[in-house]
Amino acid sequence: MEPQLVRELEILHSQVCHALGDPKRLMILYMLARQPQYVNDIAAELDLPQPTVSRHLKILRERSLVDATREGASVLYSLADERLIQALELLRAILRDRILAQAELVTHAGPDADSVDQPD
Amino acid sequence: MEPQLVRELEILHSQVCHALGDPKRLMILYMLARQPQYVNDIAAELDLPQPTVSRHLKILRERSLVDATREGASVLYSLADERLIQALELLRAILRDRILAQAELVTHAGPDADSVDQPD
DNA sequence: TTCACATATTCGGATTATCGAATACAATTG
DNA sequence: CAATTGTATTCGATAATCCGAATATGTGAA
Repeated sequence: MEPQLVRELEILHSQVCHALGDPKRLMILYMLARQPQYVNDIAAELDLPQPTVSRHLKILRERSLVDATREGASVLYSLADERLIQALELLRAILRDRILAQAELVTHAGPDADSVDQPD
Repeated sequence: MEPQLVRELEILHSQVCHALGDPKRLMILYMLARQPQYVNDIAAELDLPQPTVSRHLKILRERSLVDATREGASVLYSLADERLIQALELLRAILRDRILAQAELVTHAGPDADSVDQPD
């Protein structure tokens, strides 16, 4: 593999993918995709302590995945790039199809004596 | 935020996004996007110990992001869903535009006495 | 300046991820 | 069966991540 692509993927990971590696950050991004929000509103909506939200926002901000604009004493955060949500929607579609495919397997093959079928 | 979407994003994270949270896994996925590969070939190409590659492949396999088919003593791995690369390409585009925008800032504003400009 | 509110940061501590080395397992050959 | 090749797993140590609590910073109003 070309060292050039290797380096680029390392940057892609540290600058973008790594930021998606936390469920709370995913939720924050989805919230901001709907409309810009203030820190306290995000914290209230997701039922998280404000410092936790600020820490996650910092990580997203440092990678330019969200924009922050001060409005008086508050700071309004917004999604920096719509394509971020497009990418996440692609991943959601993959997940959905995967779950559907597994459900088909169960439906068509049917539970038999050998395959245990206990939920969780 | 609806508990339903919250739950779905948690699954999206644990099943997909989390798997993208390692640079070596990104490289493996990009290698497999070009063509299916055997474990040892991946290890050689990325200059990684074989157990390390197997461990990462297991993580990808458990999430159905790659397919594994045994061929004699070898196991051929392939990308399970092209949309995974589509999503990564979207993220790469975001990263590229972000870097370009920052370069523009430097070019147009020009380095001045206040803004230090040391590489790395 | 002092207060009140909104946001950001720091600091342990607990959890989790990753690694290399050694080893175990699987498949083919003789 | 033993030997060889390819792949998978286990193990202990290191390192990274995340959290809550406390605290610091920033802004506007009185």
